[in-house]
Amino acid sequence: MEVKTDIFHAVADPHRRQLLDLLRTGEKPAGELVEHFDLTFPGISQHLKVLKNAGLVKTRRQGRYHYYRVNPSPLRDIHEWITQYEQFWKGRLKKLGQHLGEAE
Amino acid sequence: MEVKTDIFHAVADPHRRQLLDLLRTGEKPAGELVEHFDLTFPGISQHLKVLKNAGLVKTRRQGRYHYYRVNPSPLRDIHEWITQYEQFWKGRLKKLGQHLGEAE
DNA sequence: ATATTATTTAAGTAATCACTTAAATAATAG
DNA sequence: CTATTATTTAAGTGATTACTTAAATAATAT
Repeated sequence: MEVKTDIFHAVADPHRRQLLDLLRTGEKPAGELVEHFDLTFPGISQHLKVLKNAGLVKTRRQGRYHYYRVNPSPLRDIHEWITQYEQFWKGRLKKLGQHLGEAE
Repeated sequence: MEVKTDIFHAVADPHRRQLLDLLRTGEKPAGELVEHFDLTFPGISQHLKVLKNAGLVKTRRQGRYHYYRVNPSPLRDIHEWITQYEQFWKGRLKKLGQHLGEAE
C-alpha cells in the first residue's frame, strides 16, 4: 500500500499524462489503455496506481474489468500555483500590476 | 552541457517550485536564494540549472554575482494542458454539459 | 472443476535523481 | 600578486523511478 502521491510528480511523467488524456473521452478498462502504449500491462498498471494515489483517477469494477475514469480536481492545485505566474505571460505587466489587477 | 529539461519535470520538485516562488518578487543572486533552504550551495546551483534548462529562469551576471530571474512563459504549456481538464472541476457538469456549456 | 481472460502484486534491475563534499572558475578586495 | 567571495562543475552515493518478467488474484466461460 503506497502512500499518497504528490500531484506534481504524478503528472510529471509523459505516459501518465497520456493516460489521463486517453481517459478524457470517457472511462476505459486497463486493457484498452495498454493498447495505446509500447509498455507491458504491469507497466501501465503501475502508472495507473500512481495516478490513483494522487487522486487523479477513480476506478469501477465490473466483472473482471477495472474501469478507470479521470478525476481532474486535484489538478486545481497545479492550476492555482501556475495562475500566480499567469500575469507574466498574459498581461506582460510589470511591477505595478501586482496590487491592482485582481479582478477577472 | 545538459540538454533541454522537460518543463513538467522541472516543476515537479518542491525545492525548484520554491525557487521560482522566491523569484516572483524579483531577481536575486544565487547566494540569497540558498539562504532560504536547508541545502548546500551546489545543491541549489543544480536546481537552478534544471530550471534554466527548462527556460524557467534567466540569468544576468554582475561581477561575481549571478542574478536569477523567473521567466514563466514555459509554464503556459502546463497551463494549457491543464485547461483541457478545467471544465471538470469548474462546472461540475456531467455528461450532458460536455457539448453545451462552453460559455463562462 | 479447469481453463481462459483481465488485472494486480512481487521481485529484480538499470537509469535517473537529489543530494553531498571537493575541486575549479572567476571576479573583487587587500 | 594573494586572499576572499560567489558560484559552478566534478565526482560520488543512496534513494527513487520506470520498466521488466514471473507469480498471484479474481471473475467468466467451458
